[in-house]
Amino acid sequence: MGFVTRLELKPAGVYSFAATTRRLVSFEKSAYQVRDGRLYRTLRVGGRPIVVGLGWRGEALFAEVEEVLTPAEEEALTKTLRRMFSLDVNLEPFYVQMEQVPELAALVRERNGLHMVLDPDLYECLIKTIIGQQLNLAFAATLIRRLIDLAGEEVAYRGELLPVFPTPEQVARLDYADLQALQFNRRKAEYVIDLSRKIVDGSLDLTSLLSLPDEEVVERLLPLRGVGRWTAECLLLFGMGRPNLLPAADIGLRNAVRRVYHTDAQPTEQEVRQLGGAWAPWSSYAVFYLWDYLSQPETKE
DNA sequence: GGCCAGGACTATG
DNA sequence: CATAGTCATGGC
Repeated sequence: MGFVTRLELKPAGVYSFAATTRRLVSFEKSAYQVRDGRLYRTLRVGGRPIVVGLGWRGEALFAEVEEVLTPAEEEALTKTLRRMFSLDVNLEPFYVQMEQVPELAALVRERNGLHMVLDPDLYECLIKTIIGQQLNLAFAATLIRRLIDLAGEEVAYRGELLPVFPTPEQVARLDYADLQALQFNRRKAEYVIDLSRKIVDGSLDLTSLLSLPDEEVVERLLPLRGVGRWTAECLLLFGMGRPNLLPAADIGLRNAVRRVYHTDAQPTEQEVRQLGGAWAPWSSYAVFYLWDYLSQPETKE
């Protein structure tokens, strides 16, 4: 205790912390926890796990860490949090554009200030996305939590132990049967462990993807067993925060489009791609708002 | 109780 | 190429 590091991070434009974090506790119950009305999540800074308390005060994201951080660690944490909470994304041009899309204008307006929350790193994003393939979100969250409890470590915080998302090394040490015991299917157990082992032995370097354009990232990822186009697009969306992704085959997106555009049948991937043409260069945010609409159709501010 | 979940792989025409 | 079957289980 004793020493506390406090950070105040101002957003680039209109920002609703309430709308942005509303979905975290239910969808990401594996990672975010609420204590006393405050949001907490464990993160690695310079390899060591810490607990970050998050809130909104005045016009800024307020982060608090009960640790002594070096200046370099503090800078790294600041950078991570700005990226995770999309604090540098100014949505004004998106909002202006969506006013011209009749089907989306109202639901976008209702979600004023809603930002994407990214995963802290590409590995966590990749593993969570693979686990989520084809499963309903609730069950996916259960499996993710079980993986964290099995493979990850814990960090002590105010008298309790909080789970930390495992490193590739920690997952690489598991056997397929360990994950099957958690009710992963056999193939998914292989994907998760094999990809972790590739990262450990150096044959897969996710950070090298950061500098590549979207399509090249997809091309590099597709040969990996367990990674299809949808998974690669999710990594671009929730790992990197790329602004113009359209995972048109996504079942949730297609359901949302069906509701919002009032098509009688579920639209095909091609039809979604066609409708989504009007969303560029903000497709990622249009998709994200549609996903949010799907899970909370009558959200009010 | 059947069918679908914010898919991907594999085997078969 | 194109399609069907498979996977584990929760929720509706």
